[in-house]
Amino acid sequence: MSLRQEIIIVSKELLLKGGFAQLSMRKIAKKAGVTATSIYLYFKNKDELLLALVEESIEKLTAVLKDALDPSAGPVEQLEKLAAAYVQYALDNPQEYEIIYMVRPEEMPKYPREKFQHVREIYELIASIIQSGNEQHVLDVDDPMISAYTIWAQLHGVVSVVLSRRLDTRIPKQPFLKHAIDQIIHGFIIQRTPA
Amino acid sequence: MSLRQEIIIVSKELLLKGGFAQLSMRKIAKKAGVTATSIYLYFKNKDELLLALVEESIEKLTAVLKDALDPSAGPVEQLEKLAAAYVQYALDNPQEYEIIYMVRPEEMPKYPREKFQHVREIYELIASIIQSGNEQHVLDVDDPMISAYTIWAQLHGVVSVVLSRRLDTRIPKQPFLKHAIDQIIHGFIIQRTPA
DNA sequence: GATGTTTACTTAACACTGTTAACCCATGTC
DNA sequence: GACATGGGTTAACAGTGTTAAGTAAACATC
Repeated sequence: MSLRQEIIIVSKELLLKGGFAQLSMRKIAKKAGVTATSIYLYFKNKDELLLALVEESIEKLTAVLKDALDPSAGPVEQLEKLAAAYVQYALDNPQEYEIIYMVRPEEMPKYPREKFQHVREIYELIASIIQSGNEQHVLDVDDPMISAYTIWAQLHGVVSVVLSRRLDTRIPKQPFLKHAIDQIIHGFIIQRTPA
Repeated sequence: MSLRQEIIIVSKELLLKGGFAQLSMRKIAKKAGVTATSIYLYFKNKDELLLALVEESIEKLTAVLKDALDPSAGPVEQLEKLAAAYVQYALDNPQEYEIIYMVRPEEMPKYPREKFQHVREIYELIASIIQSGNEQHVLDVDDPMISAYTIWAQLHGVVSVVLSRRLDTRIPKQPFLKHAIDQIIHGFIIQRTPA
């Protein structure tokens, strides 16, 4: 296996184990059986290494969502399944999920947009489902892309509150998430389809 | 003015100016005309200094929200106003907003819960509005506290996506936010009041 | 008024961090 | 054999959070 790949794997392990604060170039290098400076042979700097991790996490999330896709289901059901899969991924891989939102595009030099291409794929996926909902007259949405981003943002908010332990201890996670997903999807539907 | 207060002010200035990454104990100290070690006379460590900043930001946000409160308005309208005020605060004070969600309670030693008390105040505020909506039969919500957290989480998600520049450049901020708030509040209402 | 005590701060240092420049050495090429 | 090159190293710089020890001025007590 290439050292580059080894570095990425080791970084992920350290990230999952000790959290973000514990992730240093020297520790990564040591665990990979190599010197810190060697990392710079494969990554311009720490940010670019993190970006590679982000990239992988995004790809994995994308894969999970695509897997959750069920073309035979109706648009609403598909949105529900996507949302559930999204939340599940986040809960199963908290650190991996977090790094997606940790590094921000604006701080990335040069190639931010291209690398975040996979995210756009997801948006377009959601938008296309909404669009087909429009066509089947199950939904009536002005701008599917805006709605896709809105759903996504809301989901992220809900997940983020849970992951960062900001939920009141008296409120159990699962019911909260179920309630939230319900609200996001159905609120979204009914709003634009006046009863 | 006390050095403790001076440190907090200077820290905020540096935070607003150079962002989170630029904030170091030595830089804070220098700007305050003092040595780095002096900070430790007033704060146990950097985390506790950050916590103090978080605290201040939360208080400010709480004040803004309480200001936006209009008891004469109906429950739904009140929720709309709160949401708008929340988003506005976040857009006006991005860095200050971010530090609220940057430091996480679990990583804080000892007194996390008490210090985050102000946040709970907000939740209870929202919950009480929802409750009065229930009583006026404008809303029909099972658990106002859960719904309060859900609204809050969704708002945070939407704001966070905008602040972290993750919104597609083709989508203008303001319409997106307006759309999102609309969806959060109305979706929330209609879901529990079957037409 | 000399003595001790407290308060508010500094100096020096430790163990880290990301990052760069210079070097080394085995391999393949002419 | 001379030479370049890929894949690593060592040494170092500047900066980080943090701690232990020291200092100097203000205050308290006899």
